[in-house]
Amino acid sequence: MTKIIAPKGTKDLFKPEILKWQFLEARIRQFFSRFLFQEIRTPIFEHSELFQKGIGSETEVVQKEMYTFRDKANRSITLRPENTPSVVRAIMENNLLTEIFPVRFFYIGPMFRYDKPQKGRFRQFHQFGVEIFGEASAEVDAELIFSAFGFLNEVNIEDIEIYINSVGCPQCRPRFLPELQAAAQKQQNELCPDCQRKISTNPLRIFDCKKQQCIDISNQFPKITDYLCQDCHDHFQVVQRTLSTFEVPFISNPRLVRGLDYYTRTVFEITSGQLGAQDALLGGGRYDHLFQELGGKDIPATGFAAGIERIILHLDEIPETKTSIIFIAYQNAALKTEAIKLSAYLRKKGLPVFMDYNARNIKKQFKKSDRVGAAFTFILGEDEIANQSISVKNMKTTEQIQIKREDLDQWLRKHM
RNA sequence: GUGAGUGUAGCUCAACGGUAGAGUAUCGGUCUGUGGAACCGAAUGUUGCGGGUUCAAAUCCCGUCACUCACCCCA
Repeated sequence: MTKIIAPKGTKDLFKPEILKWQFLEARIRQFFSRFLFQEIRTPIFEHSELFQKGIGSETEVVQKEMYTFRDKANRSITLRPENTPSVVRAIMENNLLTEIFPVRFFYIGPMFRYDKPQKGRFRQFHQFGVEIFGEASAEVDAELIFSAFGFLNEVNIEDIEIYINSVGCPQCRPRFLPELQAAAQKQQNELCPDCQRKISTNPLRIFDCKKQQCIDISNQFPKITDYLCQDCHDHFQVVQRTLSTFEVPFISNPRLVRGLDYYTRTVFEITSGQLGAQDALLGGGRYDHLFQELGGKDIPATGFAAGIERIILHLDEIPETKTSIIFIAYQNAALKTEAIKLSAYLRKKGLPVFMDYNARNIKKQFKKSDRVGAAFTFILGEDEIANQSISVKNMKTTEQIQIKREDLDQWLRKHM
């Protein structure tokens, strides 16, 4: 019989790692509420069709990385590889555009992609993200980037770079793609096999290739920013101007393209040099036609998603917040019942209490008290029982006093 | 999906082809009303798994699985 271990690309979280997660999650809720974001939670799994239509059936994510299976009624179900299509679906399904205003949501939760794990990449990984609906103006895109930048600063992540670009819209992108394809076709033989394949399937992604040879060649290719229609051009200008007003440092990079099909106009990415190969901390952009794509009205939208594991890699150790624990020690087995009664009394008062039911002697109990980091050890011995009192030892100062049982509440009010 | 590196006690790691060990953690004792320290002692392993070479394999070879990193993709 072989040992059962966690599936590849998943992991268990506990102290001290979990402290970082708790810290980060608390900060996310706190920080984004300043921008009037509300939390939304959508199902972990959806009908596969949602992601095929939403993300794009030609994307790598949909083609190779989805956890898709048939349920017992033979429905095709997929564990969400990202959250944006689900949020859009939820908004349409629940008519949230008319129910809640402003329509700004954040989410935190697990996502699933069948990828080969490596640093900063897991099969079950976690993202938080925000989505803004019904706001088309360029300033909103800038505000979104400002919030992302501000959040990373808030958790003391500083060694980062912000890249932005515009990928145009259904008006101008179709004019650009043939030009790009034509240019790539001319130098086809010099491109790597992957890029050659991308020429017909997804030419924009040639810009993503990290091979120097391909980078040099594609640097000569036409740039999307030179092909933007007037509206997209103006939009991108305002985004950049507003980012400056927000005092957000950014690099305009015409090579920046994203792996999901739904993006229009503004796209952006924040990367960190500390991460190695998986350097994207966060990425997003505008997706003005996803609603329509999924069968709804035409609602402008913009958002981003951030990799929690990747952010955690940047976080320093979080010191454990100390609660004043009370450890109850008893002199011998006969006094155990008294000790249990005392523990119940204290716990009903909402105090953190610990005791050892199998203790053989006081010494062992003090050792345990020390191990759990107790602030005080309450001692019940024959003497204490006889004169209706409790001995209280301050574990830090080693000071010990005896208090009357009737004075216990007063002592607790003062010290706990 | 492709490639490289690593798999030995709970953890961190040793061991020339020749009896599997140390530190640490755990448990017990010195110490039955007082913790952190010290000292003494105990327990813990199919050396990831399977095969091969050899008188002899943790060690060499092959396969497999797992982990890590990189490609790819992305957060």
